[in-house]
Amino acid sequence: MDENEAFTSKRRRAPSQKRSRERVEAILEAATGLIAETGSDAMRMSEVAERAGISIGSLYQYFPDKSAIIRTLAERYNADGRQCIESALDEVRDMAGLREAFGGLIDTYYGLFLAGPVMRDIWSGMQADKSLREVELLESRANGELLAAVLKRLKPGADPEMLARSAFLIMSLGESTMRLAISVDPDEGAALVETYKRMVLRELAEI
Amino acid sequence: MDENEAFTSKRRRAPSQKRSRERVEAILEAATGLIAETGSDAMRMSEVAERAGISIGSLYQYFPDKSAIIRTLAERYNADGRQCIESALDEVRDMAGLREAFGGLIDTYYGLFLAGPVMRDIWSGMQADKSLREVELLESRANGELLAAVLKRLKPGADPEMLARSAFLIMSLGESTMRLAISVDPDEGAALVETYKRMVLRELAEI
DNA sequence: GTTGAACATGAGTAGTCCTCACATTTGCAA
DNA sequence: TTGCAAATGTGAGGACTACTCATGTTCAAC
Repeated sequence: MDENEAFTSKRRRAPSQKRSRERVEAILEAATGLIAETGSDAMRMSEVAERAGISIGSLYQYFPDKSAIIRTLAERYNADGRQCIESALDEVRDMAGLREAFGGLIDTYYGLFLAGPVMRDIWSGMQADKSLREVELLESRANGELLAAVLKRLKPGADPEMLARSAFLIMSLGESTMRLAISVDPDEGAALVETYKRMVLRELAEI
Repeated sequence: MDENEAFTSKRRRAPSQKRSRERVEAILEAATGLIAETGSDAMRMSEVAERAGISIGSLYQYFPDKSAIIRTLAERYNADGRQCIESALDEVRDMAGLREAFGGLIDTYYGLFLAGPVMRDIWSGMQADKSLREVELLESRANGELLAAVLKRLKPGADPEMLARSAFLIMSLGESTMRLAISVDPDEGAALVETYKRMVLRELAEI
């Protein structure tokens, strides 16, 4: 989850700190704009460099390859999402609270999804890249663990392994649902998210 | 759903029928082999042509681009899957029958998924290509309609639109679950599919 | 002021999908 | 059978893009 992970392996690291941080930000900002405008697939490394005001060569000093830029952005968005899940879940005290919190959580999360063209683009295309798929998998696991922790507290009798699996699947399918929802028209998308929510709430009740 | 759709728009069509059918088959077979060996991403058009025993130029007479080959393969696999769903569902007479049929269906479908390295590869990378995503969406819709038809028969009182949406989501999330399942270790994958099955059966019961 | 290491540069490399001008084959009328 | 136009096959090369590397520049420390 270290954001500098992107260049720990291959690239020169920790240069004259401040300037390099600025440059990394400039790169990410440029990439964000380009992805919002044209999609990550059509984003060209030369354009990123130009918009960030640096040369291609420098660009490759800060990120080892194109997918590292996208991965860094994905990880930032994921961190936002995780925080939103965490804060929604951590004051849950009973099943009724969980139902309410989860319902609100889905809406908030879906809102994040809808709001960010960059997030939408990255998540739609995510399966293309193995390293991005791994990021997504880890994210679902982390989110699943947050949910599982609450469930264990609320259902001390249940098989913990089963709870963990359900929680993981629920979180992972939540993201699948949102990806599906943004690829159909908005009304249907919203209805699908509601359907997912209903399904999960039923599962949570009877788990 | 016309398999020749791939070249109705751009390419010369309906040549001296027999030979061209053989060539199309040779191309698809070559592509299948290469995808199984190296993955669709690493599959090179030059390799496909070579293995099919034709030149690159000819290859492009039969398929307008690389993604058309993959799409054609995906459509074939989808047709298999749909048939399997159709035959599992069409003799369902009551809810108990549906539960049984659906349970078996998921296992069969997951078996198809596990068995074919080509299918696995194509489905993992599917999100990369917009046209493939559309194929997948249409497929989920078709499968959803098969399920919705049964549900309408069994639950004449329920809101048909809601049934349709649930059915669509169930089918779509089924594919998501299987994609997830094949990207973790086999034991966990199987357990996740079971969890999905349990969730859906509960939903079907109380819908 | 000198030096040398960190950093920046962008023309060039490698590797891909796909095209197109030309060669070959095929169907068929004379 | 033969001639010939249309259908089909060919593969070197075009166009494009992620990424590299030899060369130039900056700058901190002495």
